[in-house]
Amino acid sequence: MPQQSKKAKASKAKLQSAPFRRTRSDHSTELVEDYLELIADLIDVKGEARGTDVALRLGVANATVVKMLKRLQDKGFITQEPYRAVMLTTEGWEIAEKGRRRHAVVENFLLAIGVSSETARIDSEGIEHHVSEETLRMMARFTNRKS
Amino acid sequence: MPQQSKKAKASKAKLQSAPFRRTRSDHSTELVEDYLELIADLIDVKGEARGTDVALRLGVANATVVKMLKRLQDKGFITQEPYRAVMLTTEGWEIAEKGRRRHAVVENFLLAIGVSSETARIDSEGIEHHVSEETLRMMARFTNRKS
DNA sequence: GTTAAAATTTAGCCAAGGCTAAATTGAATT
DNA sequence: AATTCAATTTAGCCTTGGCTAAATTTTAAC
Ligand SMILES: [Mn+2]
Ligand SMILES: [Mn+2]
Ligand SMILES: [Mn+2]
Ligand SMILES: [Mn+2]
Repeated sequence: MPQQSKKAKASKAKLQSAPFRRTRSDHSTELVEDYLELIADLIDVKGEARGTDVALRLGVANATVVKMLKRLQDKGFITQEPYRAVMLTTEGWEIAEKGRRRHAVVENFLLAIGVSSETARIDSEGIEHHVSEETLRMMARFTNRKS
Repeated sequence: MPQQSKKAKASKAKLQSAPFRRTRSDHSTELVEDYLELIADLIDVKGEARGTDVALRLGVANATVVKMLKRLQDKGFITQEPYRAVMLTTEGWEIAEKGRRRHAVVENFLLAIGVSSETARIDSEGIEHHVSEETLRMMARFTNRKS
């Protein structure tokens, strides 16, 4: 006789695998968030976002960006005409803004615990996508205490 | 005449794209680290690591694990015979140990800033791969101060 | 020691994200 | 306005990391 039933084992496995499931889920939305945030920044700073600028800033080939922008258009986050700059839809702006806030909280928090600005800029780019609402609140609280 | 030379533009782009390059690089090593760390844990706790246990804990299909284990074997991180449990090579153990330490620092740090244990367990699984040595040092320092 | 059941592997499919090289389109120059 | 050059897109390739269904092997029951 087994020490645990079939069902008990399955539910335990579900619990134990939760961190990995969340990480995979985070990664599936990460690139979309980074694209939209970056496009928003380009629009704010330069007045427009061209595919080439996006490619340059991400450090990938133009062709890679073209393909991804098609996906973003299919999902309804941007609008674009061939050979023209990209626009964000309302939904695109919302995701970009949410990403910016979260990104800023993480970056400022890293600065607050004593990380250099260069490192904070780099590390926060990856960390931001794996931070839950709860952790984000704790980070914001800590940063405010320290300032 | 342009405001910046071609070369100046290229080097600026390289600097600006550094965070995204780092994130992509982190992601390319992430899964290997998680597999090895998990296999090490299974060996320590259960005495052996079977492919099925790995699949259960990661929350993916058996076939997915079989394929990845072949890659880990090709890279020299594990040894395995068909239908048998997996062993870590010396190099495999080294990577696993390094991952464990880093993972523990991140998780304990999240606890130290007030995050609940469940959330710390989940968030740290993704965050650990994006934390530089510098940030890791600052996290460890903070945790020690608080304990 | 056969046989039935369970565990494991194989085969083959798919989507996401990368790349380079070639074709196309838009912008500038004269 | 024609031509040239730069910017952009298209075409086609690759690797990674998922999946399901079918085949195989091991383990357990009898
Ligand atoms: Mn990011
Ligand atoms: Mn880990
Ligand atoms: Mn991890
Ligand atoms: Mn990540």
